[in-house]
Parts: sequence; C-alpha cells; structure tokens
Amino acid sequence: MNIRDFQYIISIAKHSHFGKAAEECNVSQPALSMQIQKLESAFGVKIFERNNKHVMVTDIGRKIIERAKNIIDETQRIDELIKIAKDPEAVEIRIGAFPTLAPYFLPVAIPKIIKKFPKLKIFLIEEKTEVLIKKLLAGEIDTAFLATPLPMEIPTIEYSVLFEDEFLLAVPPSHKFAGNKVINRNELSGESLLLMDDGHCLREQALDICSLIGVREKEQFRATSLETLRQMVIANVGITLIPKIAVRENDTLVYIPFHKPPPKRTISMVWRSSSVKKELLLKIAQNMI
Amino acid sequence: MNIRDFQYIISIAKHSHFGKAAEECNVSQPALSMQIQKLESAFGVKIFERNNKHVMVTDIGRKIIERAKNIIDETQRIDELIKIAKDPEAVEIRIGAFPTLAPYFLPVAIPKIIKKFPKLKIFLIEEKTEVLIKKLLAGEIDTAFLATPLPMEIPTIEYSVLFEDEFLLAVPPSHKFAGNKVINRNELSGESLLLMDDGHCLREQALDICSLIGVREKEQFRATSLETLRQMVIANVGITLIPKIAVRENDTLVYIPFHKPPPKRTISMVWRSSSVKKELLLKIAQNMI
DNA sequence: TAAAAATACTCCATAGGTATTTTAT
DNA sequence: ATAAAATACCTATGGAGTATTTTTA
Repeated sequence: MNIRDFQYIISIAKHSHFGKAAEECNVSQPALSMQIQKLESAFGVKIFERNNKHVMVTDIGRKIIERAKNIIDETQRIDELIKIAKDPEAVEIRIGAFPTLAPYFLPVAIPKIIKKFPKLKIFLIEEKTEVLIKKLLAGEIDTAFLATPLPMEIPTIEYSVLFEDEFLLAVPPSHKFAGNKVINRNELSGESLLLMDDGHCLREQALDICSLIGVREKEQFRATSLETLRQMVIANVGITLIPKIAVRENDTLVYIPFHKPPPKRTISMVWRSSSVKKELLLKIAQNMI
Repeated sequence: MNIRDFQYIISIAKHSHFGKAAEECNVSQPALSMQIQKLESAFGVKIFERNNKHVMVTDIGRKIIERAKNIIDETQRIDELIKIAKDPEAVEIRIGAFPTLAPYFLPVAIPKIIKKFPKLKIFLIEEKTEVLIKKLLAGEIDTAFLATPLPMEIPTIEYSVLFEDEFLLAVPPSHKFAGNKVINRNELSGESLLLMDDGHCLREQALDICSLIGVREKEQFRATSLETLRQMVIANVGITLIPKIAVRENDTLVYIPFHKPPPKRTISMVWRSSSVKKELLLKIAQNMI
C-alpha cells in the first residue's frame, strides 16, 4: 500500500470526480481508476459508489478517508521535520499575537528573534485570542504570544512563560489621581473604568482586576483598540488600565503604578505539543526571556 | 513512499539490527538495506547511523520514526474499520470493569450484550479504575464500565451513562438501625463506616458521601473487596455503604435505603473518542439501558 | 575471523502512460 | 450526443530475491 493511494482517495472524495482528481494528483485518469480498483479489491470494500456520471463516497469510504487524512498529515509533518533538520533556522514560522499586545511587543520581540535566528522567515498575524487558538490548533500558525492561563484548558497546547506585564492606571493630567506617585487598589473603589470591547482579552483581564478591587465598568463606552482607549482617556471620558508594555514616555497621559503586588497579565509563547517546530519554538522562547 | 517503509524503519529501530528486522518484516536483509538507502536518499537525511557492527537511530531518525508509528497505527485502524464494516458484530471487544462493580453487573450485562450481538467475541478485564483508564488510552481495552464523572477530566474519552446505582446502609441484624425501613442521612452523624482500601473508586465514592453527611471512616480497617466488607459487617465490626447492585435477597445483612434523594454512583460505558468501534459501543450502551 | 551491512545482478509485479470502449444522462 | 469512468495493452520503474563482497570489532 502506497501513501499516494491515500492522496488519491482524498482527492477523489474532494472532487467527487476521477478526472479532476487525476489532474490534481498529476496522473492520468485511467491510472487513477486502476489504483482505486486495486485498493478496493485489496481492502475488500468499495470506497466509492460510482458510474460514469456520479461519484460518491461510501460509508466505510468516509471512515477510511478520515484516517487517510491523518496519515497524509503525518507524512507532511515528516517532510517538515526533515526540512527543519536540514537547515534548522531557515524555516517559516507563523506567529500570532493579540491586538492589545502585538503593536507594543512585536517591535521588540521580532528583532530579538531575527538577531538570534537570522535565517528564519517570520509571518505575523494579529487576531483576538480566540481566533489565534483556533488557528494554532488548525496548524495555520505555529505559535502565538498569548496571555496565560488560556481562557480554556487545552491539553494539546503547551507554552513557555515570557514575562509579566503589569497594569498601570491611566488618567488624564487634570484628574484627581494625576499627582499620585503610586495608587492603592482600594483608592479606586467607586470609580468606573473604560474597557475594551467584547472578545479582547484585555477586557477580560481588566474585568478580573475590577472585580478584585471593587471597581465597575463605565458602561457607555467600549474601545476596539488600546489606542482608542488611550485617546478616550486623553479626551477626559474616563480612566482605564493600561499594560506597562503599552506605556509611552512623554505622553499627555499620566500612568500611575499600583502598590505591590500590582495587577498584571502573564504573556507566554504558546504552541501545539505535537508541533514539528516545538524545539525551535522553545529555543526562541528561552531566548526572549 | 510505501507504508511498508515505515514498518521497516520502526522494526530496525526496535532491533538496532538489519538482519533481525528483515526477519521480522519477512524480507531479505539486502532488500531491507536497499529500501532504507532509497528512503534516506529520498528524504535527504540519514535515519540510521550504522556500520556492519552497530546500528543506531539518528536524532532526525527518531523524530521520523515517532511519526511513522502514528502512520502505522492509522493503517491498522483502517484495517480494523474494514473488518468491522464487513461483519459489524463479529468483532473482538475487550471490556473492563472495576472490582466493586464487575461481579454484580457483568453477569447481568454480558448476557444482554450477547443476546443482541451474538457474534461478538467479548473479553473481560477486572481492574481498578485508574488501571482501566490507562489500558483504555493505550488501546489495550476497547471500553470500560466506570463510575462517572471520571476522577480526572480526559478529553479523548467519551461515555454514555447506563444507570444510577444507589447506596444502601448495610448493618448487621443486631444493629440499632436494623429495624428502620429507611434512614435519614443525618441519623448517621457520629457513626463511622467501614470502607474499601485505597485506589478503589467505591472508597472515593463513599468518602464523598461521608463528607456530605458528616460521617467519618472507621480507621482501623480497610477492605480489599466488597465481599470482605460485607463479611466484616456480618461479623459486627461495623456498618458500611453497599451499592444496590451488590445487594442480595435473603442475606444475613440488613440493607436500609436512604431517604430520597439517596446517595448514588453513576455507572457509564466509556470509550476512546477515536475508537474504530465507537459506533458499535454506542449501540451496545443504548441497548443496556 | 566472524558477523553483519553493503553491493551486484536478475527478475517480476505493478504503477502509470496512451488509445479505446462502455455507459448513463 | 457527450462526458466520464472502465478496459486493453504496453512500458518503465522499483521492490525483492540470491550470491557475493566489504568492513570492523
């Protein structure tokens, strides 16, 4: 039994058409037909119910193809493994980061990675955490910078903690807290905060902190980016929490640190435990600390 | 690339010896050597570091073989799928059950299964829950009758609930409770109960109930089987909880039901979500209710 | 020097190509 | 009538066998 046979049945199932599948597999239609017949007689079951007009997958065929896809996936992983082994760093890496981290962290992180692994080809994707996890599990990205622990427990994902990003209180210069060198959590009770829109992990992180320190959300407004959030504070709409990594020097805003221990988010580098690049990813993660 | 190539490299890695591997694979030694050389030149990497005295797997070889094993596993699952499709019920099924369930439930359950699926070949294994879960995940058994929820959350396992097995209080005829038609949970406060030994899920179940109703364990004694436990109650050593399924008519013991809702354990049929037999197992489970 | 992998060579099964036929709409 | 799968037939590749050589512990 040849690996190619599995590609054949997957392709036929995909197109429901021997001719198109033959084209995709770069073989002639009769060759494909013959191989399928041989495979079916070897298995002793029909994989496709077909005549010259219609091709459809049988029940058992569907189950076989499901497994065949796993096999093809594994062979592709072997190819990737070999490619990596031949030139460990001349590899494509797709990296994700969530929107309230990406613009502040990636400009620091990526040059660090390139300096250590100059031959890496890096592709960046900025998406919400939920989307990144989906893409990671689907193999569309290799790794992501995410806040851990993840919102859901996923056993096939592992991660390496990079750093802790503490939150500061951002207030306009005219605000009553603007003169404070530090701020105590309980000084905030009664205040309400501007937060990010649904689906942004910064929103969830801030809400967690809010519930701890007895602060509520300012309900009238939700920001879709951290920069919008910052602009709203400048415009005197309210105050908010800003992660330290997003703090700029010489800003019109005033950033006040919390008393120790400050509220914070933990940023980690996350990958599939079955990733063929996991050793490289671990090296990268260790190099980032 | 042929599936057989993967079997070859797995076998060579297993024996670290081309000759023995050739024997296991039913090919001549030169044929095996040739195939490995072709595979290595196709991959462009050495899988084995070898001379005429020593064979050892390279780093990249180890990774390739890891994936190759997955591929061989999947092909075997395809074979099983086909075997099942050809004769859905003439299949071997390895069933596990834990010790405080097996002797009472299996004599009822197995005949039921055989009646519905007369061609099944059933093998039974009695082990503690922890061992059964391990065997299930390793593919050594196909299914198990276990108490759910399982002690740990395992995402690759799914189950179908069969029934709820309520606990009764077992006391000797001379005991002060022996005349009660029913018993209230709070009547037991201050009592202490005989329990099973560590590792038996009946122990954990009973301990859970104990903590709910404010009862403690009788520390001096731990039973290694439910029958021993029963004998100790008969011998006036103490009282205990016995699952209803283990209750016998005309026993020297007195079994007193609890007020509704009684303490109970939930018995389910458990299998790997990737099992090739899962459709049959689901049918069996539904037939048992 | 002996055990084990590699090489040399031969053979045959089979995968794949082209040309053609069958079949269902 | 036409599109598409099946069949027929031929070729080339490659997998496997036996006999032999090379290698190194």
